Amino acid sequence: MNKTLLNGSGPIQGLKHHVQQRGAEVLSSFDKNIPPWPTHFVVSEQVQEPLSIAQALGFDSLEEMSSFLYDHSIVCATRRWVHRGDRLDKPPLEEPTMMETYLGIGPKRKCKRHRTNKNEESNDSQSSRSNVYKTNQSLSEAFRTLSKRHQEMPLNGELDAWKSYSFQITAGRLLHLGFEIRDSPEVLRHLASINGFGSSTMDIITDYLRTQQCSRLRNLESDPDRVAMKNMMNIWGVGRVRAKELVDAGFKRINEVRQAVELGNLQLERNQYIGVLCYDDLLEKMDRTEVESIGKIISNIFKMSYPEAEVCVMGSYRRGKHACGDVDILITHEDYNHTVPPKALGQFIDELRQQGHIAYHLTFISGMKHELYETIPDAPSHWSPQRDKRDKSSSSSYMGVFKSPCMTGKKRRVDIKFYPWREKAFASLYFTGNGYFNRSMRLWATRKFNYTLNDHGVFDRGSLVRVLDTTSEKEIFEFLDISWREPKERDSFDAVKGKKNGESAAQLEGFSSFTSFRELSGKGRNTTSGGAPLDRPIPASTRFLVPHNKIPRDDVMHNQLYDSKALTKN
DNA sequence: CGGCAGTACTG
DNA sequence: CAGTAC
DNA sequence: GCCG
Repeated sequence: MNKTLLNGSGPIQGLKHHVQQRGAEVLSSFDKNIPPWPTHFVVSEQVQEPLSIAQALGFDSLEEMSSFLYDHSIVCATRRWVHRGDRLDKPPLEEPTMMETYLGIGPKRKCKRHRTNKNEESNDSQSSRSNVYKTNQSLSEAFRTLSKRHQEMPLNGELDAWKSYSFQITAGRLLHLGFEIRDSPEVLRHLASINGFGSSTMDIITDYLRTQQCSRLRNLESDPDRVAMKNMMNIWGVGRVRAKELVDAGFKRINEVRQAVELGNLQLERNQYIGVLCYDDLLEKMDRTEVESIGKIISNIFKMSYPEAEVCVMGSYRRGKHACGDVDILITHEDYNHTVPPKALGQFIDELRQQGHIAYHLTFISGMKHELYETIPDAPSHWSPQRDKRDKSSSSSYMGVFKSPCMTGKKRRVDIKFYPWREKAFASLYFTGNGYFNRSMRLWATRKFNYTLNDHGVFDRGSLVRVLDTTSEKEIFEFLDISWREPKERDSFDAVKGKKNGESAAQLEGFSSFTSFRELSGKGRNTTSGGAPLDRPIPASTRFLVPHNKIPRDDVMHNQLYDSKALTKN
């Protein structure tokens, strides 16, 4: 029998009747982690924003929903189609609706795990072999959700953060197992012998195999305190500690916070107040086209002062996500090779603000005018004057809240950074993410070579010498002996794989940092990798070959060490 | 038991 | 410094 | 959470 989920709150009784008369079952709720799943989704033609469907169903992105629908052969149909069709046992035939085209979830169109399996995957042992073990997939989903829940609703200090971290890695490993998990002693015994599957993880897995659901997940999500934590942490600028305080003080929902703030019973910091003002908007994700619009605005305006600048959208947009939580902009300029004009970004931000694009600033950077930073409409008065601090900071990194050019009134998070040209590959690597990919790559660099990788470069941990000079991301991968990953593939901890034997950073966890340091500090990278020899020429000017944070502030900021043109002011 | 990435900004 | 964010 |  077919199962249909009627999604939405409109007048659905007639439709429900219609569906039932044709012998289908109507589901009242849907949980992507818990079967049974429907065979059809029915959505209203009214829906303008496909993303809202995905979000209503508990997906993080259109892409996630899309692949879920594909994986489970679920048809997404409109009411009109359902009314027209005599039966529900087959998908819409022709003229895919706006919804289906837009979402890419029509009956055809299957983007095989959205990977570009072109060439170059030949040396990649497993990751492209997207196995189709459904059990493993469901389990992986469960662990991913588990991970997310521990991160967004922690109750036990940092413990939850590390559980989240661990579950995330487990989710990735489950997908790449070479066998399907079954509830049999042999399989379970084998699984438990694999690195990374400890006793807790095994408990969760067996629980899931027997009950088809994850009780830990249920417990997390039904814990009122955790739910309250989640609501509080959704305020930008409120983290684990502040959220706990708020929850302990009795706050459970954003409106209670709003009310208390208005009554003067609750004092928040400036940025947290902005977080409250924009609470709902900042939880929403944007369509790619909107990210592009914002990127264009920023690019155009910046290039009025610096026509030669490169302005790129990074972050989840660059990774190809269909829904992006913020806009991440990286600016570089070939004329500014190892420093950038300190005030350039700040002045540009002022320009943006004066043109009415920026609603609020979340950081103050050099070059910005103070009054513009101050302006928060309707702000309680307690954070007014004490400005005038870092008029220096060569900080080239700005965070703010942008007014959506697409939907009037909506606010969007925007990050803009201006990096020296010679650091552009490292910066773009970092700002493209995702977070787990970055951590994995950095862990790898440390464990394997005793290097520090950050957004400014790669450095030897002992000497703090810059050991790689390049403006190409590919060369960073090569230098570290890591298989190249397109941005859209940089989606997990274990997307980082050694070039030679495909070992992962997670596997290197076996190296205690102590051991690896002893091993490596003497002999350099030849010891473990057989990769490029250490004796690559180290550029002469050691002055600039130390990590950014070790450079005396003076060097960076006061000396006007611009590479060529001196500050051609705007 | 400590480590799990590495950094910048705020107050 | 702790807290938050990327 | 897991690992050494």
